[in-house]
Amino acid sequence: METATIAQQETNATEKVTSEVNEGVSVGSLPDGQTLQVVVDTGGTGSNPSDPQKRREILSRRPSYRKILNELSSDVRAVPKIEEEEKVEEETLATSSVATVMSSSSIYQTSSGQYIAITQGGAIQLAGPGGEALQGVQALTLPSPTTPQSGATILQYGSQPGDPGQQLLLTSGQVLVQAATGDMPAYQIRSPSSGLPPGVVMAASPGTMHIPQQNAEEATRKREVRLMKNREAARECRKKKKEYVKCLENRVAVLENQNKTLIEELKALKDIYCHKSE
DNA sequence: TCATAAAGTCGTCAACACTA
DNA sequence: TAGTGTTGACGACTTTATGA
Repeated sequence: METATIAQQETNATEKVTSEVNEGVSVGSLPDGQTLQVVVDTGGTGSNPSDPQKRREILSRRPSYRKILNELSSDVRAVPKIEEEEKVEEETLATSSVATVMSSSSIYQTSSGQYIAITQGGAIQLAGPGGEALQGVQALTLPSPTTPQSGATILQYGSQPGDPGQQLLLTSGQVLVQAATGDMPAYQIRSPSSGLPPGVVMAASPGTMHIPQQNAEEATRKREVRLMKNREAARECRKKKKEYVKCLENRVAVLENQNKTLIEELKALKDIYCHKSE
């Protein structure tokens, strides 16, 4: 298949390595001793075990892309390690959103790990679990006399940059609570007098629900958190996989160049040797 | 311009790896 | 050992390419 894309080639290669590992031809090894296996498609159907146990045995898991890429990057300076990249990102965040949080007077954490910071000036800032500011959310503080209460804040949010979206008016002391996660996140406005300890915001107030309902909601909430985390993890994993493939392609290019140079060098040396012996 | 196939993207599930 | 992270697999959906 000549028109196959890189992604497909990679997927096919992965499938071949995992499903036909027993027939694999070892052609090289990675720095930590892992064997790199390349299987040539001979057109055969290959073994496709229906037994899940057997299949699982064959599907021996590779080390994570992070590990492999870091191994590969250890001798290629041009390619930054993933951890280093993350560190850079963290540092970038530290100079932006986190600095605001540190100077804020109230910090609340939602059940999904997101942070809501209300600054001294009454501005609200939403940040994800990693400290990243939530996309499309911006806060405006209205200290003018038109504001019903001093320190009231308009929270403006939209799904797209530039999207006017909707606005919420928060009076002083009120907090925004994420009540649902997923594709359609929902937020509730609560007052601190609802019995919640400062700095911690729970999704539901105790004693307001029957126990089974509470358990069901707790289970639902846990599931939503899990799904949200997994969604994010899948995104991250795919990103790493792309980087990994890109890194391998770079490596191939470098090695091909080296190979070419060495062949030319050998040829030149042979010429010199032949001339001398004549 | 439309229909179709191929490729790409995303969310979810499940299984394994890792860690406290 | 429970909780959490990672990643292959799968299906649904979207985007792109191509031929009629």
